[in-house]
Amino acid sequence: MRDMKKTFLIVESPTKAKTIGRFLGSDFEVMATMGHMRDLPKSKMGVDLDGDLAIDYVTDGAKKKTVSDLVSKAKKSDVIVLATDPDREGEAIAWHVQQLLEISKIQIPSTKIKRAVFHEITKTAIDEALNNMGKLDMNLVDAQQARRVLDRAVGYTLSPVLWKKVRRGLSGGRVQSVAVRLICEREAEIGKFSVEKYFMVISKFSGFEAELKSIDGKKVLTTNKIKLFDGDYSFTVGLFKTEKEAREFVDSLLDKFTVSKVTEKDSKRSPLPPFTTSKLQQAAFRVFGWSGKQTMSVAQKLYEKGLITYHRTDSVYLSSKAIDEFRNYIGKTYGVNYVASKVRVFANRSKNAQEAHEAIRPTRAEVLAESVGEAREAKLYSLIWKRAVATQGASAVMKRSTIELTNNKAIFEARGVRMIFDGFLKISGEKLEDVVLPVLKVGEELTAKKVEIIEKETNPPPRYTDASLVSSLEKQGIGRPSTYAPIISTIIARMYVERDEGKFKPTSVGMATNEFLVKNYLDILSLPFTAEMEEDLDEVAQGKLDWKKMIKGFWKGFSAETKKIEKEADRVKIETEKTGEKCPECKEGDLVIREGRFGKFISCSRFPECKYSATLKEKVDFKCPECGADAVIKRTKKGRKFFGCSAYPKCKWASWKKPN
DNA sequence: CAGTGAGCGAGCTTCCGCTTGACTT
Repeated sequence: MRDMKKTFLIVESPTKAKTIGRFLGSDFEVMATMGHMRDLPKSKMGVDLDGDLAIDYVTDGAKKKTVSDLVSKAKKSDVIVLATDPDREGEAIAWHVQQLLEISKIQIPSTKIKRAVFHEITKTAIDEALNNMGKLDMNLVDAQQARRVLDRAVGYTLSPVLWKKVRRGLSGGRVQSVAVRLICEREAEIGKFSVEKYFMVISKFSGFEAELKSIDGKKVLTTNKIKLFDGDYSFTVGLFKTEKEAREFVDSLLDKFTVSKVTEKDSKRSPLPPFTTSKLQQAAFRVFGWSGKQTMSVAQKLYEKGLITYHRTDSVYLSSKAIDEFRNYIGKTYGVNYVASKVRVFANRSKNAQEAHEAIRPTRAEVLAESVGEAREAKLYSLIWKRAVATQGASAVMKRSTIELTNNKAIFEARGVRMIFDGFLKISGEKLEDVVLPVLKVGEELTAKKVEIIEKETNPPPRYTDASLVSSLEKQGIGRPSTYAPIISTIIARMYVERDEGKFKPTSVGMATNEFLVKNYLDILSLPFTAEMEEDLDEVAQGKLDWKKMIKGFWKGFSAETKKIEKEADRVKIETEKTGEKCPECKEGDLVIREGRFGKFISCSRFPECKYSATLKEKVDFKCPECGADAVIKRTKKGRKFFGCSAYPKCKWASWKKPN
């Protein structure tokens, strides 16, 4: 047998390793790093911030086996190809691999360690990458080190300040503290918003209805805009503030409405871009009510089964192979007129997209959701499939019509819509109901069957949901596809915020912490902080700025600020809510609700003089299925809610889900 | 899973981003 040169290819994801292994011959060995192989130590800062910025990288216990695997495989190889993701983190992972090999004294000349970069997992893309190998980009690696060190410095400095000034065990960081701030700011904006009633007028005719638009040229509905912390918010206000005003108007109407204008025009609708991680999480939340965590775990399964491309991505890019396949599929299945006349390409909008991967799409268009066995996987697959394939569908064409009716200086309007050609909507499965208006001529007179007054009110800005929080963070360039779901888990686990019917509300600890951080660390808590950091990192990546200079510049101000705050800032008082009852023990204090390590509990306002405490029983609408006592909501140490029995410890019933 | 809060002051908590399991909590 001929002695072949053995090439060792290193990627990040094991699924990717398997796929690539199938493309390449037996003279290739492919292995996955499973993400980073080394990191800063958990138990200490690990960076000499006041000195030369020397970094103490360590290999986590769980990763030791992967590292020894890496080393033994490298020993048997002639060429080592670092084929980690083509982005900042990927470059750093590759560099760490090289460092680990160097440390373990592998006898491979550095000229035989190469860097290969590909953006899609196809035989052609990989062959091309292997024919165009280069070296590690140390500027990009340094940009990653700067990012890592800055996050460590911020996190491991802020957190101890919070232990001292607010409460033990808390945490702060560039990303999570801004996420909490968004929720706190929104709560304050909702509190400031004054809800106003207004009244609308609708005339009903046979077969259609028309809404009051204007009176004597004055619009009945206007849009008000207010500035929120993370953008503008628009809401609708009506002209009639009382029912009496609306009634007086209705009474002033004449019997006859005159058709004063009829319009009809074509309108087009184009498909949305394919999913990124954030958009997938938002859609799955909207359609199925899934959390980001749930969505990602189902997507992971689909990815491992080879059904979809990688699910952690910020890119809307589709490979030309995929586009061709989608177009062929649409032509074959729905007819050539359903294929978009031109290939649709999409551009990224998010601020610091790294675009190491493709958009999330099915790997094969002909695999339909029906053939995906598991129910939840089939649901998510269907969502992904429709969105991706529909991108190459033709635009939908609709006829939009309006009828304007005049009555004593007041104008009413009816709107209709009729589908002419459903186009991509046939693929995405969206249904648009036609609203058909009767054929009327200008000058025709009509009598209303009924004129209705409808009470409405102005809507305050909405609380964040999983979906809207991730969307806001992404817009600001804060967080990454791999961290959107964990960010939410963290701020809930720290009990800064709680989910209430899918909406986030700050807790008293969350508000107190946020207030403290905004007062003392406004720069880090500001939305542009990350964007500015990214600008500096770009300069580092381009070799225009030394990463140590960048970090030193930041640390100088930040550590001085911190020293001052540690000395001068007062400890924060956490607001408590009164229950309205008196303390049964001392009979003096009021009972209040406090937030402790295990969630809310009842305590005496005179603490520490009086130490009375009791469990706060959050009642729910069903009884304990074992003993019939009230069921209550409880929390695990990690902050996850579960149902338990109010008679605990006499009855030990507990469950994650509502029993049926 | 039966505690929490303050402060005493042992020893401890904490970041973000890359990747999967191992747990059924």
